[in-house]
Amino acid sequence: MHAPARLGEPLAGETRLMLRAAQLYYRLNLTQDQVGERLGVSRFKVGRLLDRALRESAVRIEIVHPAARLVELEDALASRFGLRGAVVVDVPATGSSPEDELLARERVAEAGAAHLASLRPAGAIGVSWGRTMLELAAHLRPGWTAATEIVQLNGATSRSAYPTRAHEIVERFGATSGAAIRLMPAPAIVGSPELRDALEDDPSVGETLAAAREAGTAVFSMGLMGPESVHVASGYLGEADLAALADAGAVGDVLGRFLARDGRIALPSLDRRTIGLPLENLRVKALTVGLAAGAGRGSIALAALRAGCITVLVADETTAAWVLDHA
Amino acid sequence: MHAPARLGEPLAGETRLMLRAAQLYYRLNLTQDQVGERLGVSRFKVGRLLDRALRESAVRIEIVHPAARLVELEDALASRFGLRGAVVVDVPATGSSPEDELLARERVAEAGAAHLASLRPAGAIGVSWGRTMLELAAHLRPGWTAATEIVQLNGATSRSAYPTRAHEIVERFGATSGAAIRLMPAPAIVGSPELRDALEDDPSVGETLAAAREAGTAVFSMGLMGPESVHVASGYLGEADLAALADAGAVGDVLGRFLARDGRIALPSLDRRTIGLPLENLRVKALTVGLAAGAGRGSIALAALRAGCITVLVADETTAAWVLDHA
DNA sequence: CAATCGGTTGCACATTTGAGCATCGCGACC
DNA sequence: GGTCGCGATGCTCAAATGTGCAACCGATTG
Repeated sequence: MHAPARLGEPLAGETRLMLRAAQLYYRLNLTQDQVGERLGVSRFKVGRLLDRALRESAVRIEIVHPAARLVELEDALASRFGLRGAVVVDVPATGSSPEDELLARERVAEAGAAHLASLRPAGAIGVSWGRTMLELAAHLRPGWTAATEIVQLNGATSRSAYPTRAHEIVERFGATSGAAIRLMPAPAIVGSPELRDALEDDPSVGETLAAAREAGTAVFSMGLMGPESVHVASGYLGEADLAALADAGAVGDVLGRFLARDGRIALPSLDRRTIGLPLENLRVKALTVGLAAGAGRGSIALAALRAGCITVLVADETTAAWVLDHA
Repeated sequence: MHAPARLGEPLAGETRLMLRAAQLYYRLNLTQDQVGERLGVSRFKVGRLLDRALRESAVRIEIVHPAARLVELEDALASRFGLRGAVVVDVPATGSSPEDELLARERVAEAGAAHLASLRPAGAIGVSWGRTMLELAAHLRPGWTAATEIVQLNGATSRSAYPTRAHEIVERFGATSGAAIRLMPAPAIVGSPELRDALEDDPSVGETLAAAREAGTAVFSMGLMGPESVHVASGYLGEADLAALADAGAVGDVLGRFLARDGRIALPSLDRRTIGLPLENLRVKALTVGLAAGAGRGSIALAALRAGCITVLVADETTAAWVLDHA
């Protein structure tokens, strides 16, 4: 890197020439030939002058579009975590009020739906559930892809007054793509490993689980750990579980499986009571689209990335920036 | 001009693509082909995307070199006044203290000498005198050009204690270029038109004047109007003349001829007492290099430009900017 | 004074880019 | 339902640009 000429020094003729060339070339859009003619030098020299100007950063080329930062974050995420892609959406206000959360979820879901459609996944597609997934499903446009089957990836039958509406999600995926659907008729988390195993062995759940394993594509959202989690609202997690998870350093869940900061299962004992596709099976899929929307989702997004669960991340700007900051 | 996407709007896929393309192309210096490959579009599309980015000014190309402004001023001057060239030099401090004046003069003279040398004028070269010209002469390097003759353009024999050192200037021009020299043995301004005519008719002055008319090149500095003018110091101008000039709106002189703001001779009666090349003869020369150095020189520079006396202007940044501002 | 070396120049050639044009797809409008 | 028109796409071909190379220039040195 060459030092810029100090002010006050007689300006080397070469530098003058270089700046002149840069002006004529970049401002007036002359060709190097024309510049050369005007400046009385060969076009080769003009080319070299322009080269030098670029190398010494006498001319700066910057991308000033307001959305450029998003694209930058996308590229950074993709290369940092070896992703197949990343979509970072701009969310106007990113506070943590319920309205802001809602907005972030909507925008991320919308972008997720659009990006998913642009990938045109074929074959079987596994889906999770949750508020973001519901929103995403709502944004799917008829004919967005031609999948053969939509498979629910994890247990979802609610046992509380709060409905998971998981079937709506699967149905909308199926209806818009013309695919058959396959639900997982079981709770997300049950009381004992034995019951989990029994349910998973039952054909009703087992066949869905097998189909989930076979699916080449998975779409899921990431959940927060805490009292406002969907799993708490849906009645899968009690006070005691929550406390144990907190002790174990859990930051959130992917397909009902809670992860610690480093991406490992936070509480294996709880994991053995969780019904759905294990993360090992998620990791090997060709395409796994993970959505993280709203404040505080950075840690679970990072954990999921570290766990290797994600090939395409869809997140809001704040989350994306947080992840890159803490990676 | 396309409006940039408002933040908060879902980012049109095209725009994303455009920014991606811009990043890959401008930041990573990929070819349009490579960008197309990575983005899964044809190179034609990439070209159009980049076009759009440029047109919507999503990418900005700016010349950031500290001296860029000087070059800009040069181009603006040249095109505004139809000059053959302009040299604007950067002067660190541009106040109006004697030291700053001195510095400005030095820098402008140095730049003038360098530029003059780069033009390699041939044949006869006419020169004026003054502090700036003396400085310029001092900066001429042996062999800077191969002129045949150096001619003094206007009267210069001092009648006061303050020497004009005009002969030093001519001698240095001659010595460094190997040319013969021809002085103008007369005062710059005399008491009456009759004496002026008599002197100009005398071969000693007349032959020099004829040579001055024939010279293809002229180099001169511009002088200020006021009590600190060289003409006052040298004793050519008295109180009364000064007052009359001020009344007539004179702003400074070129070759001892005082001009009004609009470029016309300010005081014809004084002009008829002035010995040296008339401005009509200056205007038709192929190359006339005019130097304006120091605070307050803007107005005379502008007047001289308006008078059509100058084909190459050499000035400090402040003066150049002032001229363009007031043109 | 020859030799040589680093740096600069112009050139032939390959690559990259831009411009004009035919085509295609899609929606609007008869 | 036809067809008209507009915008987007990809193509060919020419222009513009970058690259490696040989020649050259000037300075330094043996």
